Amino acid sequence: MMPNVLKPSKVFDNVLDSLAWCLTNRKFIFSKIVSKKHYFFSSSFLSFSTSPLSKLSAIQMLDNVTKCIAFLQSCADHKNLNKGKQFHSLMITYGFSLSPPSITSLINMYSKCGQMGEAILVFYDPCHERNVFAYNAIISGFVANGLASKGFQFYEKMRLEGVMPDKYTFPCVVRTCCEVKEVKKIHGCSLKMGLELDVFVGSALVNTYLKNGSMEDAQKVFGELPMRDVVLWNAMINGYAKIGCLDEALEVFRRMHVEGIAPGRFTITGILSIFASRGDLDNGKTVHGIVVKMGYDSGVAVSNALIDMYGKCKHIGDALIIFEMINEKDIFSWNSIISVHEQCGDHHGTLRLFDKMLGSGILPDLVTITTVLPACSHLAALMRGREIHGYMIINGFGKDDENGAIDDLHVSNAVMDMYAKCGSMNNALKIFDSMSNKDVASWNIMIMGYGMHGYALEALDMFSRMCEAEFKPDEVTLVGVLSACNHAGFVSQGRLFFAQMESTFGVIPTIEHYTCVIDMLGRAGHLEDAYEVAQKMPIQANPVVWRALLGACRLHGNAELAEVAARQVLQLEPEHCGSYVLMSNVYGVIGRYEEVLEVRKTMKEQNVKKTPGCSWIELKDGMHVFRTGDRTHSELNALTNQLCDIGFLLDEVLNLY
DNA sequence: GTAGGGTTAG
Repeated sequence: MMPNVLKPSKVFDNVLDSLAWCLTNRKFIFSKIVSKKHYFFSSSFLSFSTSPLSKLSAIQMLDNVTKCIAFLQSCADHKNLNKGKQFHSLMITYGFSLSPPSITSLINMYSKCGQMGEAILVFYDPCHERNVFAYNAIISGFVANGLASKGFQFYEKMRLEGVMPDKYTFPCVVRTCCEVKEVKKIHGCSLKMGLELDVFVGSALVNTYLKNGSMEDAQKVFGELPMRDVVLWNAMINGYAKIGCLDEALEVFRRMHVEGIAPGRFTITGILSIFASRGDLDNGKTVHGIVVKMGYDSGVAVSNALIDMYGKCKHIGDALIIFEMINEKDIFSWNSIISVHEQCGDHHGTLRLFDKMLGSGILPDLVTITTVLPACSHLAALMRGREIHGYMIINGFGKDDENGAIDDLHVSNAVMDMYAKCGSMNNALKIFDSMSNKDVASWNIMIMGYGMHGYALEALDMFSRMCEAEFKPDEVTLVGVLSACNHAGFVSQGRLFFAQMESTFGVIPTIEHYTCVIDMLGRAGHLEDAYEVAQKMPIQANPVVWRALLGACRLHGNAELAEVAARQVLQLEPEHCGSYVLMSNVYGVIGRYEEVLEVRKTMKEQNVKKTPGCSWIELKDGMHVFRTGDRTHSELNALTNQLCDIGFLLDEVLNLY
């Protein structure tokens, strides 16, 4: 029988696409068509799925409800809305749209294609009664399309209409719960109906209990289930992993292994995410070995999880190899490899890959945007950032009102941060003011941004507005406030904030706060005070603190204290060039040139190389980078001439005074 | 005819 179907008719010979489709869906063809002996149907079905609809093929297709259902299932599986819609209208024309199974399949097809509006229209069609199948299909559609509360509404409606839920209903309804007590209510209903021991209901319960933080309830359900399949084990493992109970997750994995259940692809991705968040390369590699052995390396989701694991373990090269090997890269693949670059600090790489992604025809989503924007922030690449913001506006990213204001908090924060870090505080403020919801991070971004660009008054004003709005400042807020005071030279105010940190704001100072204060005091010339803070602080001073003090000593020409600080830095971080440079500059400022040479000599002996200073500017044609002593820029002469002109101009202006 | 578990960002 089978060879006939695989090599049957003209359809396969003439339409290559049909053949490809047939091969990838062999299982479907065998189970749904061969077993039902619809040989004739198989060929007309394939021609229908690839060519425009003809009246003849429609009549051939529509002589049987089973065929209609099979076709709609296929449209649902392939998310082929056009064919599904065409077929729906044919079903209406030829009177095949009213049988209950057809209704269920139509709702299912529209749900799977993300068209809940159409699904509801079918559901509410007055010509038929709404049975449990139709309810299950519409509830599952809402849940799958991220409209959980709507799904729950339909469950309530179902109960009101007296339609009894069944074992298909509960797994979907459970997923709409956002609190343990809601889960318990549904769990109770399933108990009453004697469905609590169903493994589908059980795994949904385990998943939702864990998601809402009730490990006891999840364990109880898991323990009582008479039959445990791989999906249930995965629900336990991934549920624990998601809430950060990594040890528990691994323990369940171990038990699964002991009980002889083989891990599936879903198990593997979950386990990989655990080793990724731990940065555990050894175990991650072991899992990679298992992946290859089991032949799971052909699956895109497993590859994506491997990319993430290698990336989080800082093995960017291995992540790239896996990425390149994926034949059909999906949005997860791109987002993963982009985030790997961003996490490793390769911001140029992040933007390069983003361009490549756009070129490959995959459209970015909110995750892509929130990964790429920080790269623009780090590089102060305002134009790229604006482009991305523009792209978001045009494509309606994260917005949900007619004014186009972004409604996703994290995304608005990311856009705002990009503008703030790139120095465009006006635009950052526009976003900030347009936000209907703000969190501490939103305020922090504005405070930091103002402080960073020297607008200390605006930063402090933001801070007081934040307190008035009853947001509780956190560590980041106070770093922002202190650094604003630092850059503006508001020493007494800075001291006051620092003194009040614990008592008024409930924030225990970290090394960053101490560094800020020491830097602030030092810059203002209060060198002894700065040194005192560094000595008395309860945390051990790090090289950053000592370098701040060293910098202050250079500024104010205090060689004695500079030597103390330098000794500390050199002890903690002998290979860092900055301290040597600072020290030699200190000697330079106070005219002790022999010591300058001495420090330079030590640097040479210790083989310490100075990292060249680097600055860059982004223009229409791309990024222009300049390093100290670098003469490679293509328009160097023009630039030098321009600089000379500016120099002359300045001299003339100065001469006027 | 309709169900449960996964990978990316902050």
